[in-house]
Amino acid sequence: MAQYQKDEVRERIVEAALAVLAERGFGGASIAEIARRAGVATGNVYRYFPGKEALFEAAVPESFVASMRAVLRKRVRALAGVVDASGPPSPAFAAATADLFRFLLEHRLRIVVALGRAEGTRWDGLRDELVDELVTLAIAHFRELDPALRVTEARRAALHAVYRNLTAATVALLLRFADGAKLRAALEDYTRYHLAGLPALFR
Amino acid sequence: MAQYQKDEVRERIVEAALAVLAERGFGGASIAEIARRAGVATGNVYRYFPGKEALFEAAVPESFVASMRAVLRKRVRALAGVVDASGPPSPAFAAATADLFRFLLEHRLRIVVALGRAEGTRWDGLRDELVDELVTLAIAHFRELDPALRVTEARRAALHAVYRNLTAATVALLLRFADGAKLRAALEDYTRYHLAGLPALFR
Amino acid sequence: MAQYQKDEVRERIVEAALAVLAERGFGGASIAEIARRAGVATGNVYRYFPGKEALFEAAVPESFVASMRAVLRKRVRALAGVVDASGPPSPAFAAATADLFRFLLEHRLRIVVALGRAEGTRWDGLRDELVDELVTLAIAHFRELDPALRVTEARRAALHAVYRNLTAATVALLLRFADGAKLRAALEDYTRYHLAGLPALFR
Amino acid sequence: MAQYQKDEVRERIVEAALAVLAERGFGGASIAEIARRAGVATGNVYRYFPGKEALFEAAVPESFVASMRAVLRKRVRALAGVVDASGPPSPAFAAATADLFRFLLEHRLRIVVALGRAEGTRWDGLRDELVDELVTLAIAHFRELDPALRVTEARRAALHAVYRNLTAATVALLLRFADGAKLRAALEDYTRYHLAGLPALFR
DNA sequence: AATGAATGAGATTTCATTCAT
DNA sequence: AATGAATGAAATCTCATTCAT
Repeated sequence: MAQYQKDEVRERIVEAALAVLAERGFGGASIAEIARRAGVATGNVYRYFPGKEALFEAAVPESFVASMRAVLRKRVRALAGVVDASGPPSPAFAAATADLFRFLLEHRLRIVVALGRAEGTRWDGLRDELVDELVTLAIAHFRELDPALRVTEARRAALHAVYRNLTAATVALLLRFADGAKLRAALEDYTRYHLAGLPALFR
Repeated sequence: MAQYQKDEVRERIVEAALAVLAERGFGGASIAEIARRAGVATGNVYRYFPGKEALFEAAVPESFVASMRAVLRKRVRALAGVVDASGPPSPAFAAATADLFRFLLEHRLRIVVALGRAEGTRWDGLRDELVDELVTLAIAHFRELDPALRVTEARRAALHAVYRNLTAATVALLLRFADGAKLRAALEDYTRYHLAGLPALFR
Repeated sequence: MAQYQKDEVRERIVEAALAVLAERGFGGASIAEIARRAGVATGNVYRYFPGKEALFEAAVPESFVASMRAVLRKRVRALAGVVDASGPPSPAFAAATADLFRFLLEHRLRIVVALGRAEGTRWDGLRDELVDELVTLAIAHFRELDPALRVTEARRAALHAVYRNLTAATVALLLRFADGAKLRAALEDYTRYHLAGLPALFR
Repeated sequence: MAQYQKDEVRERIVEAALAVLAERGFGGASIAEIARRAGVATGNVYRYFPGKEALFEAAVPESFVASMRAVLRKRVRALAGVVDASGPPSPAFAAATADLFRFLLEHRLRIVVALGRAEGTRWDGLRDELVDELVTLAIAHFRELDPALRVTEARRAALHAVYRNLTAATVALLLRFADGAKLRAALEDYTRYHLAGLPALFR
């Protein structure tokens, strides 16, 4: 065995990469800075990752994106169930909320990078793709309530902005609050805003 | 004459800079490309602007930011007046809306760059600063309605996200629609969403 | 116009590249050294050539390789006509020889690089390809003299070595002698050796 | 025991080095790949050899070069004896040929590397040095036949090319044919070519 | 004696900025 | 005032060599 634990260094590099990526984005993040923050030499990064892109993919892996997609989808479905009902939150909603929070807190920077700093990477289009899916879910839901609903190009664009902003708000608040309680409070505020606003958009 | 020519070249460079900045952002925009689109030599750019950042500031000048601030402020104030009233839009609201649209259409790219592509410049904070002002306006308004209103750190952050997103939506829709009618329709949808959501946030 | 003549610098860079390539080969030649010898900054090389490979192709262009192929082919055909005849050299032989010498002296380093230092470039296989062609020409010629001629795998390999060495000798002598007279004398010696040896190989 | 193991590891490293050097040349061979093929750690290579160049020298040691020199010298002397005689090969020639073949087959890769892949090492000049010796032998021989023989610079260079090519052909055919019979047939073809050509060069 | 992680110099390439003309 | 060639710093990546264990 060599002088250090390989896995520990790898982990340090990935953590440093996430921090720098969240701050500067992919293009602005330099391997040199990531290495410096991880406390290793520049060249050593290449013992662990074939290149900058591979390092990014290790920091935001496919599997993580799949989980994120699932958690968000579930939550939006649960939210949809809440829009029309004026009663108390359903158990499904509560469960999805709990899942979401656990996920958000566990993967703070990873989510920030995946949804907010992926320009120039393979996840470049991820946010929009995800948002499109949420938009489609939302339209389907409101069409159930009003089968005559017509969705113009402009309205779809507005809806796209709404959901893009939902993710943007999540990213912004994740960056702002490391503290779980405050993060939750802020996200609940934003969620109320969003849920109350949504039906008005379709009016 | 020389003065006239000088101004014309300066103008061409600024226009080219706006186009490239809107497309690629500050980091991705190269002086060479801006010069090429402006039809001048690279070095000549430096006769008009001390550097890349100064060129950015010329493309999005303080005075423009002040105008934008004013237009947005007026509009937000007018919007606020609409939140509680369930009646038809006030004349002030209509006027602010008209002003906003004139402004948006006249300064499309400048707004896109100022609010959406300033990352990596000292104007990076501009958007947040502007948003902070809108947030303060909003809080003042809702405090009038309920003097006992307490605004926690989390709530202020949520509000910040809300207004940041209002600007983000504007930028996104400006990029999406060159057509004034569709732009207006989409912005109206988003505005309804926003206005309906806002009171719920404070609940 | 700028401070220097663009074409002159381009020429200087290509000359420097040829010199370094002839000394170190493609892999061993560094842009920094080429730039230093050309008397320009490293980065300036990239104003003239998109990259190392493009610089190589400018130093040894397609058109040059075509000419070289033509000159060599003609010469080998003329040589073939001399093998069997014991009389004085034919006019065709004299003309091909004159052409060859003019070509060799005019393109000294370019030939050295194309035939001897092309490893890792698009002309990597050029020498062998060219040699294969010469081998085929030689076999055709000797088959005319003796239709029953059989060429085994081993014999073809030996012939390949012979012609590969003919080009290698040319390259070596070009590097050795800048002086035309000595180069000619040495190449004539080698040619006599080659022409006398060739029939013996087929015996 | 430790000594025995040490020697065994050293041997493995040298064998791996020979294989990689023959494939990629000195510049293209990386210590990491040599170590991997030898089944040892990179750093361990440096316990046995001070550096890349020393490893090369161990792979092609002075003593081996001396043997090669002797075998070649003997063979060239024997060949010389055949040039003028038109009779059957002498017993000395047959013996030298047998020795040469045994040597070639036993040291395939080492010869390939020593004579063909030494570029960029201090053995770079080895081949030329060896060739110079062969050239001197040849001149001495032809001077015996014609004491008035004058050897110009150009002629010596041509002769140098001839013998350099003799080694090059050997290397090329060694790489081409692992099969002893074909190797022998091809080398015999080349040898006939060489022996028939040599007197013509001096004419 | 052996490991292989770590280092750091050097390679190619890009681009904001300078400067001779 | 204008040109655009030239500069040089910085980025990504490779690899011979070192060194803590």
